[in-house]
This record gives sequence, C-alpha cells and structure tokens, in this order.
Amino acid sequence: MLDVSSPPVSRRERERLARRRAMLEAALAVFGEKGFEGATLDEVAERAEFGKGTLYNYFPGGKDELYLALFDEYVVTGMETVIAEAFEDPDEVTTVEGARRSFRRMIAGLIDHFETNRSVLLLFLREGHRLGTDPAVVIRFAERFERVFHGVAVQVERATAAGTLRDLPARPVAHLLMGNVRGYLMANLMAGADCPAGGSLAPLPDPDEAADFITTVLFDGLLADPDRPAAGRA
Amino acid sequence: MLDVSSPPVSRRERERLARRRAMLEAALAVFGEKGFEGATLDEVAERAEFGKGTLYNYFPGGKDELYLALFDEYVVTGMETVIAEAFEDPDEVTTVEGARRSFRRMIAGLIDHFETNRSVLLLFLREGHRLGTDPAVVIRFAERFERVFHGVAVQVERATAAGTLRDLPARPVAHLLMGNVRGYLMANLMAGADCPAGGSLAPLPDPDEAADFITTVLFDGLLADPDRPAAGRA
DNA sequence: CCAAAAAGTGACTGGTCAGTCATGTAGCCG
DNA sequence: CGGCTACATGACTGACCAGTCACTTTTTGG
Repeated sequence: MLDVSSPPVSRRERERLARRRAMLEAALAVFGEKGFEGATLDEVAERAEFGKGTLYNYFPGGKDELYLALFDEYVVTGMETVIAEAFEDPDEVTTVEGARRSFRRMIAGLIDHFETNRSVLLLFLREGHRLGTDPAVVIRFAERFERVFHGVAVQVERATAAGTLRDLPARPVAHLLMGNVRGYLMANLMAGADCPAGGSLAPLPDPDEAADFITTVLFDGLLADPDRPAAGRA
Repeated sequence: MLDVSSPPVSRRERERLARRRAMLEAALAVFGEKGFEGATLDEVAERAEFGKGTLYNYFPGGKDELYLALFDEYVVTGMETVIAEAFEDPDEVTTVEGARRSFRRMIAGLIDHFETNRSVLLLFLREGHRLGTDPAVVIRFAERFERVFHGVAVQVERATAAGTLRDLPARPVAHLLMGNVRGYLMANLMAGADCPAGGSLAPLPDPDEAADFITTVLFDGLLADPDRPAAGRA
C-alpha cells in the first residue's frame, strides 16, 4: 500500500484525486444542509475553493453526477463497510446467539455510522427525493440499494440455512432489517428539531438502546410470551 | 348532514370549498408527479383550470402552504382513517389473536390505501424531502406525524396493558410498526421502476402477502422456534 | 528558458418560476 | 339600471442558478 518509492499512481493522479475528494466533501456538506434542489453548484465550488468550471472538469455530468457520486462513495460504501464488519466471522450466524449478535452489531453499526455522519444520514434519508420523477434516476438508486440489500440478504440466507432464523424469504427480511434502522434514524432526526408538539418525538434517544430494541423486537417478536423471555433488555 | 333546506354554509361558502378542493386535487397530482421542487404553481393552476393569482387567494402562503395542506388533508387524514377503522372494536386488542388481527388490519389497510393512491404515497414517502433545511417545516411535519403515531401508540399501550403484547415502550413500537409499512411501500415503489439490476427489487409484490409477512415477523420474531409456529403464513 | 498542452476560472447566458398587481368581470344591493 | 364589492386573472418582475466558454495560470517537455 505504501507508494512512496514507486507510486502506483503519479503525483498528478494523486493530486487530481485529492481535489476530487475535496469537491465531494464540500458537496456533501452543501447537499446535506440544503438538499439536492436547494444546493447550488456555486456554493459547492466556493466551499471547495475551486472555480465552478473546475467542478465541471471533474464531474462533467454536473449536479446529478456529483450527487450520485456522493451517494455511492459515502452512503453506499459506508453501509457496505459496516455490514461487512458486522459479519466478519462467517460462522457466527450459524448459532442462535451468534446470529443475534451479528445482526445486532450490524444494526448498531449502521446507527452509529449515520449518527456520527449527519450529512451522510441526510443524503441517505433523502435518497427518495426524486422517486417517481425520472425513471433513470430511480433505477440508478435502486441498483445501489440492491447491492447493499443483497449483502444483508446473503447473511439472512446463511442464518436461515443453518436453522437459526425462521424459514422466511431472505430479501424481504433484509429489507425489513434495513427499513427499521432507517425508520429509527428518521424518527430520531425529526426529534432533533425541538418540537413543541406534546412529548418528544425521540423514541429512544440512545443509539445503543435503539439497537437493542430493534434487535429484540425483530428476533423475539412483539407478542407476550412468558416461556421465552427476551434475551436483550426488556 | 343534509344541508339542502337550511344550509349551514352559504352557497358562496360551498363553492369556495369546492374550488379549494379542485385546487388541492390538481396540486396532489402535480406534486405527486414532480415532487415539491419540481412542481410549479403554473402547472397546478392550469390543471385546476384557475388563474395562478386565484391559487394565492386560496393559499396565501403559496407553495409551502399548498403542500402542507395536501399533506394534512390526504396523507395524515388518510392514515388516521385507516387506523381508526382497524381498531374500531376497542376490546379486540385485549386478546392475543385479536391484537394480531387488529394490527394486521392496520398494516394491510395502510398498504392498500397507499397502493391505491399513488400520488398520496409519493407525498408520504417524500415527506422528508426538506429534513434539515428549514426547522420550522421539520417541526410542522413532526407535529402531523406525532398525531398519527400517537393514535397507534395508544393501541399498543392498551394491548400491552392487557398483557397481549410484551412490555415494551409504546412509542418506539408504534414507530416500528409504521416504519415497516413505509419501508415496504418504498421498496415496492422502487421495484415498480423496472430495474435491470439482478433480480427484481420487489420483495413481496402482493400487498396481502406483505401484510402477513410484516405482521408475522413483528409478532412472532425472526428466530427459529419450533415450539411456536407462526400463526400466519410461513 | 520557452512554447505548447493541460488545467483552472468566473462572468455571462438562457431559462425557469414564485409571487405580485393592475385590470377585468360577475354578482348584488339600492 | 348603475355603481359597488369581491373575486378571478395572467402578464410581468426580480431573483436565482445550471451550465458554458473565452481567457488566465500552471505544468510539462524539449
């Protein structure tokens, strides 16, 4: 990995990548704050300390390309990393407690990842901003998510095959897992805006509790059942 | 309710309401197709067959007010109606099977409602489009959702008090229930765009199966447990 | 050190659209 | 009927911004 003596990429190339990175970081901040429609390329260029024209040298597709690159390189990559780490030991999901531990790690990891990267979270939550507008855009987003869901579905399938999970279709289960994380994050975000409406919207402000809650419900179910106490917290 | 002989509102008033309704309906179609940013008031006015100025007579707050009114009168009201119908018999949730039936009815009702009102669904899914942009807007959305969640949380609380559900905090459970419906709808919508990526994204294209799936997982949990077979389908 | 190539730049353009307001019109009352 | 109120209207304005391109600066290679 060290490229001091014989760089696999030229200095030129490295600098180019560094500039690209700087632009993406500025774009992340701006898109995170203003949303896709609200963000202006002028502001992205200014924050990145480049001319607007330069932005187009790096992202000829303009705003769309910038946004999609951001989505790929921050949201999707981030999730894939967390998921890969959660299932590092491939045999863990073959026992009931191991499966619970692995999936809980995934859930907690995702929550933690997005909680500590607010801009990335906003990008993630708004990914549906153009649903129904441009089919091509919907498809590109769908492809990205497909990859992530697939990674989860594979683990669900392995656990199911090992008999640790009930025999349910893997893809819907994967969707359900991810959907619950997403739902928690959104609720928490809305609660962040100090809301005058009745009680706080924050259902479970502590990420760790939230991960326990989600894991417990999804693994043990909602029904009262004295014969099978929740393994996690009540 | 009949107001033929002695109208509680004048003809003037009724016509005014009818015009308002027509505008909202046009707005629903346009916002649903184009999203908040993509929609133009010119198009809304044209579809409603009114001048743009007239729109401002009815919604002085402009685009924002129109959108929020739409959200209130279609999304929120629709969900509240479905929820109220699902829990019509207040005693049903006090038995295990009754609770399952009630919540399943709610889930199926919500899915059905949004599947048959695509524009309303899009409005619902995009409600987060401005999260993080304008705190005032976030708060107004949060208030609306709070009302809906509260309705669900009340039922969860009653079921928990009756001992049919495990002793978990009601609000997070309500969020989780609603989040799962939302997640299913979004996945299904993305699958609607015929996606070249691998298999179809549609996890469970049939709404009824989806309702069974969600109910089963949430009530019985994911863990394999030969002692307690799922009451619904496998 | 210079010329040519590569990369950076931001003023400019063309188009869009939210919101306004001067004008038009329909109904109502005296 | 005539004038008055209330509402409808859409051309207009000002702001905004994605994307362009003629020009400047930097780098490279001879």
